[in-house]
Amino acid sequence: MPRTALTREEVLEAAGALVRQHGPGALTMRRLAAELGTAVTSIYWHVGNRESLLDALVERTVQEMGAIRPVGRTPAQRVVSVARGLRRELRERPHLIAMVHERGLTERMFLPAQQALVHEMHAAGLRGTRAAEAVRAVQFQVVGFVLVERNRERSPVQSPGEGELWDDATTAEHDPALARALARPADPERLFTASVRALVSALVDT
Amino acid sequence: MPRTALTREEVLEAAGALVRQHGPGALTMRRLAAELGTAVTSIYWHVGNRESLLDALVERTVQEMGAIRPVGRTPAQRVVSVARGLRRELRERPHLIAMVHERGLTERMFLPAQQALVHEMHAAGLRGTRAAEAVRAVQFQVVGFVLVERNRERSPVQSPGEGELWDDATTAEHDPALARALARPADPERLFTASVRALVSALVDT
DNA sequence: ACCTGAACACCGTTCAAGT
DNA sequence: ACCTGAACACCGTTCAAGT
Repeated sequence: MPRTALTREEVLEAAGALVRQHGPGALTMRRLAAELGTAVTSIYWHVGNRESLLDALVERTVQEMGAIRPVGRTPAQRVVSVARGLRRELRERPHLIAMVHERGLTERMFLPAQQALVHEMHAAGLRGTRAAEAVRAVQFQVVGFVLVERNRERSPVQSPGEGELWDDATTAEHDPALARALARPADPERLFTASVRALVSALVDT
Repeated sequence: MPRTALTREEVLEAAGALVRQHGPGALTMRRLAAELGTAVTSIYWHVGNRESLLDALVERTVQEMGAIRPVGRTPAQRVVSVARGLRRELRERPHLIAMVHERGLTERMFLPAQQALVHEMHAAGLRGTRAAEAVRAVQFQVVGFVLVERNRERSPVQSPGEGELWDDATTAEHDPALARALARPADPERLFTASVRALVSALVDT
């Protein structure tokens, strides 16, 4: 006999929890059924199959990624603030970055931010294709950065790593400060802000 | 009775072909065995297991990614040329980008390019942490760009896509050229060069 | 040293049968 | 309308047994 009636919402909830905690690999239909206390096949009635279950989860969180409010005095500052806000939002949902990315929904997720960026580029005096290119440059940079960053976090130790390479004496003699800097792990926060700022300044005031 | 003696090299070869043609998902131990005309378990004797087989494949191609020769008159031009060369190399091995990325070997793969970039930053007069930051900014931008680009190619149609969004009349009235530009798919070649150039110019001459 | 088939513990999915 | 267990066709991996 069934427990209290199973709903689609309930399935999505449990699946979401599984993904958030242990990643999409942990979401097997059998494990999900066990979690819910139902037969595996009941899930199929509610969500179709595993693939569309994941689709639904991704869809849901893309919509959760709400509006971005730019802050700062100059357009350049506000663009940087949008980029930073976006990065933070993406980083709060690590497993979902990957899933959204895999499903090619990055664009969709980016639409509100894109509109904000267009507004700022206009305020900075850019129009037409120039403005469009600037918006996309920032967009690519942010998403790309977060992807690379995530990747680095997932695999913290590399061998031979940058450290070992830049330890060698010849380079150190030429520029010991650089050798030390590259031997240290990158400071993503700092690097991100610096990169975006550099890109934006080049795009905006020319 | 066994066919001609199976070698580790032979296994890697067949596995590599499978991955290049149909992606890592197509590389199942059973299919690989069928391709080689051996028992599934023979493969285990030569390569351990599926995971280390993939590791070996990735390792191999990371090493294939040879030296980069910068071209151009100014350091900035040469940095851009390194970035473009890197992008091309990455794009020639689409499935491997993903695998290298998943395994966190992006750093390793980047070492030769990193050294080239350091050289150019020095030539441009940057030292120490400034130079290190500039190198990493370029590095992140290239890898990030290629990841985003790959993603876009894999899922060409999005709905609602950028096109539909930027079709609406209000935006078009304000800046029809921009609306048209964003409604078109991005031209990655152009966008990439423009972005790198913008970033580099901001990093180098300040 | 190298290869084998059988077996184990997993998958996602389908389907006829229940209520 | 919703749930069920049995069954199918897949996985990766282990292992004892062969040569």
